[in-house]
Amino acid sequence: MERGIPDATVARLPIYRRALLELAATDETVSSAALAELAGVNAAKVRKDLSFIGTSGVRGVGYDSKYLLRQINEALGLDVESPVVIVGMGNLGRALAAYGGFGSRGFPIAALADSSPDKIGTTIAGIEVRDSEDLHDLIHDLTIRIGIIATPAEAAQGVADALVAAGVGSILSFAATVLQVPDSVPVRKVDLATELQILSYYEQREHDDTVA
Amino acid sequence: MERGIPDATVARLPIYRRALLELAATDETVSSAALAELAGVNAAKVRKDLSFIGTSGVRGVGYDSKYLLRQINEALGLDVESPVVIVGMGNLGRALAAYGGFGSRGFPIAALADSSPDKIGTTIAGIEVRDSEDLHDLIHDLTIRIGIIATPAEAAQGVADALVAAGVGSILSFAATVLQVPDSVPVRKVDLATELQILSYYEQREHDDTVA
DNA sequence: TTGGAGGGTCACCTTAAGTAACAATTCAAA
DNA sequence: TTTGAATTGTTACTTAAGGTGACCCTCCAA
Repeated sequence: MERGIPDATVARLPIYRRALLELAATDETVSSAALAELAGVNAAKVRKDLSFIGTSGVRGVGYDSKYLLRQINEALGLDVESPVVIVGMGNLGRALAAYGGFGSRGFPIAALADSSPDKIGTTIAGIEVRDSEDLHDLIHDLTIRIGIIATPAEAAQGVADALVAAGVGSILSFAATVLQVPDSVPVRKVDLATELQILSYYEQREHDDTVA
Repeated sequence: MERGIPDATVARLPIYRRALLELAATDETVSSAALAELAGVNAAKVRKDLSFIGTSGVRGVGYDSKYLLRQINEALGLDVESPVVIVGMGNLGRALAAYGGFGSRGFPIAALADSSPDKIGTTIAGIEVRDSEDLHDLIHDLTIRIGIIATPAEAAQGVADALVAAGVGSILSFAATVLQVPDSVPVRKVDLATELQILSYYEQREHDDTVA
């Protein structure tokens, strides 16, 4: 690992980035204190975080907002587009396909796939649904780098295996199951049911706080 | 805090739960080793986690699968239903409303809301879209405990304020912004763009690993 | 009665992350 | 030209949280 940016920092960079997107339009420079305010963190933490992506601030002045924005983009690898494929065209998959947020943020949807003959060949959000069997070719031909899994839990591992075999670089999974993949392929899991269950716990605990 | 289950443990309970849902159908008892295998963690960790919700295992035997499942449900507060409201009927909000996963998992969608006159009064997934202005009454009348924010970032803080004022117990936010809420209201944030950006970083780093 | 299986728990280890403080640097104003 | 206010980069400290393994105790079956 020649570039060890701490996980916690990586997770915060997108937050700074978003703040900068607004600031950069009006403010030439920005201080760590201002960024901290917007991101809801400590100013020292901001400076430390930013030092990991190369120091670009000027003492007594602050950071050049536009330059800092470019720096963050580069650190996150956002200077090139990363086409994605969404596998699984159930309710959630179709929703993600229709959700415009991906393309506009540098992650264009290059392909959709499903295993059901009912769905293969149909068009969703202007894109034809392909057979999951063809994943390997799709990923190669379209140089897809990120696979998004929106299948039921039972099918998820199989899809993950296929994605990895086809050479995808990373995986975002909405399936409610633990995926087994090589260490070289980072996986982020987003499970709505799990999120709600965690909330449920904390909320319930709050109510039990009769006396503390 | 009379009930201090560590955050890391709370986050794993839903995973054990899912594994148990399958196991409980066939296996009378289950060992910590078996659960560990399914959850992709260490057996000692499983035992430690489960000890936080009250010890129910039998040495030399294992855990009674059905009883353990009930125990986890109770710990997470899943023994009662928690109706939710989804605010923001854009692409994502509509998708969440149509996604059947909530109701079947104990989080029925009790209401939908939006601020646009174009959408108020329309029906989505069989539910009428109400005016966001009426949030307070809605939440009271339907005893809604969880608010889901699916609005653009700009509107999110306002909605969060309204939810808190109406007495919602916790919030799940899909908006790409940092929300300011009282400590007593737990918030979980799910930001798809952020997830992809984090993936983008790790994938890019992997590629840079020319020599290490 | 004995041995294997498996849970409960303690104590340690490890490591990561947050925080604060301070020296260095810049700009602007006097 | 000098001074002071602003603001960064970085070090060292503090703190906490979580993971891991080991050991003892219990149970069941042969």
